[in-house]
Amino acid sequence: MAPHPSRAPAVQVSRETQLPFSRASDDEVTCATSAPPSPTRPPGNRAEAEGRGCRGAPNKLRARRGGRSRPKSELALSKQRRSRRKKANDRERNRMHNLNSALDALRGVLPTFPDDAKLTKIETLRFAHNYIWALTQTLRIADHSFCELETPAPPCGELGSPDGGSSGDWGSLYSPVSQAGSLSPAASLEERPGLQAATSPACLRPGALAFSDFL
DNA sequence: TAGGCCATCTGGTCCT
DNA sequence: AGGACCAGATGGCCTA
Repeated sequence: MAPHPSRAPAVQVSRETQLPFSRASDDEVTCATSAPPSPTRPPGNRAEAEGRGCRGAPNKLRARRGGRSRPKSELALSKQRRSRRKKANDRERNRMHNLNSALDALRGVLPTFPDDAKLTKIETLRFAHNYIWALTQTLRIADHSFCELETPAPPCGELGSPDGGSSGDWGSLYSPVSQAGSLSPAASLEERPGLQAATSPACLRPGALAFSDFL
C-alpha cells in the first residue's frame, strides 16, 4: 500500500545526510528532542509483558532484581524509575529518528521519479538491495563487453547473481535472495511503475541509457 | 471496516 | 550503572 507522505515524520535530516553511515551517538542528535511525546497510549499495560524475555534467560534478570542496594523510599524509587524510563524513551526515540534519517538518505540516492510516493521502509531496503545488484550486473556486462572487444577470446566473466544464482537474463532483475523473500520485491514494485522503469533492463543495459537519465 | 505503515513506549539483554 | 540494541505491544492515520 502507498505510504502517507503527509504523515511522514518530521525528521530533521542533519548529520546523516551529510555524513552518510557515520555512527553518531544518540547524544549528538538533536532532532528528536523536538518530537512531541506520544500521547497515544496510557501507561501501565506492560504488566502482561513481564517475563516475556526477548533474548536469553529471564532468570538472570530476576537474580539481578533481588540485588541489594541502599534502601530507598518507595517514592524515590518510583521517581528514579520514571526518570530513567523517560531518558531511555528519549534515547530510543533519537535512535529511531537516526535510523529514519539514514533511511531517508538511502531513499535520496535511489532512482525514483519525483511523482512517486515515498518508499516505505521495507520497499526502500528491498529496492536498494535490488538496485545494487542490478548495478553490479551492469558492471559485469560492461566488463564482459570490454573484454570481448579487446580479445575475441572466451568471455571473462559469467553473468550471474552475486549470490551464486544462475540468473543471467535481464528478465529477472531481482536477485535470488530477494526473490526468495516472503514478500517479493517484484511484487512490491509491481505497484510502482516508476521503480520498475528505473531498474528496467533497458535502463541498465550499458549504452542504452545513462544512469543520470533516471536519477 | 480491514489492513498496511508508522511512531512511540516498554522491558529485556548485552556491552562498556 | 548506564547506554545501545532489540522486539513486542499499542494506537493513530490512511487507503482500498
